[in-house]
Amino acid sequence: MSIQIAIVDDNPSNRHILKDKLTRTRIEVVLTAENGRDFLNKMKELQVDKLPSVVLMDVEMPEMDGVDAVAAGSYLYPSVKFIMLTIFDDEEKIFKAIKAGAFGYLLKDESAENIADMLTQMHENNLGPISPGIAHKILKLVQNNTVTLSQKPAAVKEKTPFNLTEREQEILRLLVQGLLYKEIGSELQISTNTAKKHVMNIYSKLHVNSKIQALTLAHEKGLI
Amino acid sequence: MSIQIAIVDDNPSNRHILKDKLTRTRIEVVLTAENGRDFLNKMKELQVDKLPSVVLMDVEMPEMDGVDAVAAGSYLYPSVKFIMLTIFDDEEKIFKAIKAGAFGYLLKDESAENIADMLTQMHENNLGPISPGIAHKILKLVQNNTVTLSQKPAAVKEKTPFNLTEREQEILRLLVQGLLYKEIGSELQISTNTAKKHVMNIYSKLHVNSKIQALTLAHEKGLI
DNA sequence: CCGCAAATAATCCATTTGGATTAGAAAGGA
DNA sequence: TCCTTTCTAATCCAAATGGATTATTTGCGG
Repeated sequence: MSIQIAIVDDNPSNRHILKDKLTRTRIEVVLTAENGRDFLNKMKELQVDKLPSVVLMDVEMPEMDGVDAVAAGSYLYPSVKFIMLTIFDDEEKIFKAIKAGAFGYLLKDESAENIADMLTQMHENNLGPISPGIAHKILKLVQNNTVTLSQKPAAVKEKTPFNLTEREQEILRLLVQGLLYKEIGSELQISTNTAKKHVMNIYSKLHVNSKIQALTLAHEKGLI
Repeated sequence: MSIQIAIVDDNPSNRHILKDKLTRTRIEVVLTAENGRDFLNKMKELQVDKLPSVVLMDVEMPEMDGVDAVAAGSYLYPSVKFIMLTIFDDEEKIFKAIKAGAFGYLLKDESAENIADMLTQMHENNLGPISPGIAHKILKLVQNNTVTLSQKPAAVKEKTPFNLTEREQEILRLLVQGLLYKEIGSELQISTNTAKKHVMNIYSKLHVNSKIQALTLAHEKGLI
C-alpha cells in the first residue's frame, strides 16, 4: 500500500521537484500548500479518509511558518505525522518545532531517495525520521545545560553518583567547602587520618588526585 | 589512517565478537576493559599519544557503570569521544548518559558493519552517531515537556572582578583547572616561583588562603 | 626623568597534601 | 557463621602548598 503525504513549502520549485521525485516511489503526494495557513485551509476541505498520514513541512514560510502550522495541525489532526524539512538547523528552531509536535526532522540536503527511504521506514517501525546532523544538534542541546530534565526528583536522584558511600558524600561536601583534613575530622568527630583516608577513597572512586580536580569534577557533573 | 578505539563491556564474548568484526575494517581496537573502573585504570597507564580517539561503552556494568565511566572519562580525557552502546533504551539512562558527556548513542542490535560505518562517518564530519530508535527517544524526551529550554542568563557580568590583573585572571583560569604551580609556570613560560607568587597575590585579593577556597569563590561569584 | 604598578624571580620554612600500606571494629548479607 | 563492605585509625615518606620577604625588570603616566 502507498503512503499518502502532503508537502508544504513556499518555494514552488521545491514543491514540484520533491513531489516528482517522491512520486516515483510508493509515496503518493495528495496535497501541496505554500504556507501554514494555506495548508490548514486545504486540510479542512479534505474528507477524513483522504487525509495525508505524513506532512513534510518547511520551517521558514511567509504568512504562517512551519512551527505554528505543526502546533495547530498536530492538535487538529493527532493521527497525522509532521516531519520538518528545512535547510536551517538553528537550535532554537529545532527545539520549538519539536515542542510544537514534530514527529521527525530532516535536513533538505537529504536526497529524495533518502527521504523516501526514511518515510517508508517510519511507516514500518513508527520511528520519527531524524537526520544525523539534527540528532547531533538535539544531543548537544540536552548536553549543554540549555535543557534540563524537569521531572519529579523522585526518579532523578535515586542513584548515588560514582558509588560514593553516605560517609564519602558527607566528606565530599565538606571538602569542597575548603576544609582541611583536620577540620573535616573535628567537624565529623573523627581523626584527621581517617578524614584523609576517606578523601583518598573518594579520589580513587572519582579517578582524580587532588582536591581541585575533585571539586571541578563534582561541579561539572552536578554532584554538589 | 585507522581509527583507534576502546571497547568497554562486561560480557567477554561481546567484547571479542565486536573486536573481531571491527578489526576487519579500518578500525583498530587498542584497549578493551570489562567495566568502568577497569577502563579508567587502563587509560591511566596509556601514554597520551596512545589514547583511543573513540570509546564504545556499554551502559550496564558491575563495579562502575557506563554513565559514571563517561562522566569521569569525559572530564579526564576531553578529546576522547564516548559512544554508548547498549541494548537498553530507557529514557532516563539515555538522558543521564548524554548529560554525562556521551558523544553518541548506539543500540546493540546495530550490525558491526553499521557501527564501523557510523564511526567512520563520525570521524569525517564530527557528528556523534545516533541510532534511529535513540534519536526518536530523545525527540520524545524533549517533546513530552519532561525537558525545558533554559535560556542562558546573557552576558551579565563583564566587569573585572576583585581588581585582578589580566595576568592574575589568566593564572586563576589555570588554577581552577587543577594545575600545579610548576604546571602553571611551564604553561605560561614563567618560573614556578613566579606562578606561585601570582597565586599568593590572588589569594590576598580574594581574601582566601587555599586553592579550594579560591575555586569555590570563583564558582560562587561566577568568575569562571 | 621619576615614580609606581605589574610581572618576574628566588629563598626559607612550616604545614598540608597525596600515596601506599596495614589493621581493627562494626554491620549486614549469603 | 563466614565474608564483604564500610568506617575507623595509624605510620612513613615525598611532594606540593602557604606565607613572608627581598629584589630586579618593564612599561606607563605625569
